[in-house]
Amino acid sequence: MALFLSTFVNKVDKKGRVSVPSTFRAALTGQTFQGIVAYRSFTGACVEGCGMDFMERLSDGAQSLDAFSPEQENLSALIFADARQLPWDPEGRIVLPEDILAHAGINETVAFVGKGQTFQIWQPEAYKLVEAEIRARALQSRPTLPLRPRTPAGG
Amino acid sequence: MALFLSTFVNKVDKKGRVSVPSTFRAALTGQTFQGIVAYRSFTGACVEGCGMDFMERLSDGAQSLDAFSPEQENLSALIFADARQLPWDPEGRIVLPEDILAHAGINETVAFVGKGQTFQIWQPEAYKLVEAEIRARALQSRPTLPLRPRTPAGG
DNA sequence: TACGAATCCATTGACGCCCATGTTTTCCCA
DNA sequence: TGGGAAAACATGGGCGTCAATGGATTCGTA
Repeated sequence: MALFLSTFVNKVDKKGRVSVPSTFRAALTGQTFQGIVAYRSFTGACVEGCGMDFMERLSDGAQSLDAFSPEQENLSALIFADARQLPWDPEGRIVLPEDILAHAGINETVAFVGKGQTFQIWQPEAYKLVEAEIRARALQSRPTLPLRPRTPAGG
Repeated sequence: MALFLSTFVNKVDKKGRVSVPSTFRAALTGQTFQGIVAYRSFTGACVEGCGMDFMERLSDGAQSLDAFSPEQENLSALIFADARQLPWDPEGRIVLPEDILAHAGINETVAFVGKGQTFQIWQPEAYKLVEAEIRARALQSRPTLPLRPRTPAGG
């Protein structure tokens, strides 16, 4: 299972190319489509990114049954409509389309933000602000994370 | 199951490398990723550390949305975004990134503090103070640890 | 032939790997 | 039980490789 961790800030060159972090690429090795899938976020000024396998799971509905309520199912339809396959070149770079750049307000640098099984693409400064806000709120409410006990079979 | 015990203080060399205690490394043998995962603590001037399996469990938990409140979701997202994969070299050393060093106020030496299934990374003097405080408070309140009976199958 | 797109090549700086050293602990055997 | 050998671990430094980046060249197509 692909796992996207950490945050990387990379440059956009004159031709609009950006290096996808090598660890992200490594997480997607072995997939049929050598690249990422990207669609504009509904909730914020950022871009959602994932591998093709994640899209297929959305399509299957296997994972999405409990993850998506009926109205959220409509959203998944929107996701498919907006999603783009962005193959990377031999050096591991992708080209972000115009409307995606605009939606996230990206100029010269891009932040790849790991979200576990998916990731997000931000304008670095914009992400800093959002992160600080979440961090501050987490400090107040002190939520705890439920950890599922490890399955005995997992050994 | 990885189990981190005891406290070790090691040096940081000119290149920023620190030896991970050999017992900690031994606790992580057999994992897919040969190294540790580290992220800045929300609540204190220290760094949380764990193995990749722990992250995967977190990812599994985050997958079932009903198990997570919005705040928990934010929190886990923040962890994934802040988490760094720190592979160790053939000698068992890792390199701590700049912002992590800054967050914990680490200069020349590092304290690895076992926390059971996870561990923490401290500036040694800072940990001494915190430990003394916790110890003093424990003496007052006399807390007890709930012990779950060992499952026979778990062997 | 002209334009956009994709591939190839070249640079640089960080990172990972290798070897060397010292110190402590463990082990073996007298 | 004590001394010496050997292994394990923490530490220091040199060097090669790879990832990120920039630019040039080729390819495809209209």
